Amino acid sequence: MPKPRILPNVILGLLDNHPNMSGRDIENEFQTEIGEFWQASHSQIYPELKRMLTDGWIKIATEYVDEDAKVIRYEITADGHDHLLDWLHEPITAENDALSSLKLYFIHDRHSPTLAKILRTQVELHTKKLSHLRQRQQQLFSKDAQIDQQYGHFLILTRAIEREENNVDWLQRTLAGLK
Amino acid sequence: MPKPRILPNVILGLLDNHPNMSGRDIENEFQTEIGEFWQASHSQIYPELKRMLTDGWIKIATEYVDEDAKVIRYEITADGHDHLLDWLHEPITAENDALSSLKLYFIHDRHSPTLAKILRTQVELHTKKLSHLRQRQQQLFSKDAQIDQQYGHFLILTRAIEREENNVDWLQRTLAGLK
DNA sequence: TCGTGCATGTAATGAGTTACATGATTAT
DNA sequence: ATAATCATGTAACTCATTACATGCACGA
Repeated sequence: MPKPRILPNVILGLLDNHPNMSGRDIENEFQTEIGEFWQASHSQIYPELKRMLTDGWIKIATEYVDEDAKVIRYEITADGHDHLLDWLHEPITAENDALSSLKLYFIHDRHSPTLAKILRTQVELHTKKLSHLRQRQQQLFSKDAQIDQQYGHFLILTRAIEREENNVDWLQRTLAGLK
Repeated sequence: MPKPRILPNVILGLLDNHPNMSGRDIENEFQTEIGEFWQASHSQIYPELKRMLTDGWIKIATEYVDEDAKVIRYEITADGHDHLLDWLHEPITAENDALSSLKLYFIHDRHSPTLAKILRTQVELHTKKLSHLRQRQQQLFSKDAQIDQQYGHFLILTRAIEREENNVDWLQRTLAGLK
């Protein structure tokens, strides 16, 4: 199975929220708003938009054609919307966990069950990861001599543990705050 | 300019610490130790080792050939060691900051000036990033209504800020602890 | 002897980046 | 005028992943 493509889903998410975006608009989103955790260049975006057109996930927003002849504006179709929801509902695993932030970005409603589900799954995954990291630390650095021999490794493992602690803590606080 | 290749540097770092590794050994490192933040498959590793051989950065550890005919063991050359140090000393910028953890992994000495320098640069970069994120939060979510309209976006921005706060805090504590 | 793991390798594919390219508009 | 920006597009190249492939060793 080939790796699942993410770009079309991101574009769908953007068009779902802001109809009548041009390729250029989408490119700009990638550089500002969403650029914090996802990027794409225009040489990816334009061919992707054409593929999505033929797939019927988006269509050209004709009511805006007059305005500026050279600008092509798109809007999401019902098929595209279904596809976006399917993607958002896809189960999150350790492998695709990096997509969680991206998916959250496209959920606007505070009381969305999907949003809560993503956060709960993240708690689960990162709690596991945290305990795995702590176990590694025990195995590798139970003695001071081991720390001195691999100080850099010790540092980044320590950092990873604290990062996950902070992450799990935040997730739980946020989940509690949803209700 | 083509994107700088990282894999050869990682292999050099591994061979610098453990001489006489085979391709398989390197692959295993990528799945266990270092696998937490970097990965590579054997179909990348074997061609890369050959390239590095012809480049003179590594050589075949001949004293181990008898032991097991099919296993090819490598060791780092003086040229390779120079190259590794050059890479470790390369200035860290916002663009290549993701490599910092990887570089730290290969620094074993607690009192290495390079280690301290990487941490100091990270403090600088992440302090900047943190203030940028806080500014974004001000711009986008100064009113409660804005939060309700883009709740997912609000969450991940909040998460990013807390992550960076924790990161900067850890970096400063670690730097203080070095002395 | 049959599956699994070790150890090495190549080939096909796909995704992303950089570079190349054009025409229109807008600012200096 | 001319440089920069908007807006779109294609081509070349690199990188990584998946799949394909071989031979040996070892245990059930």
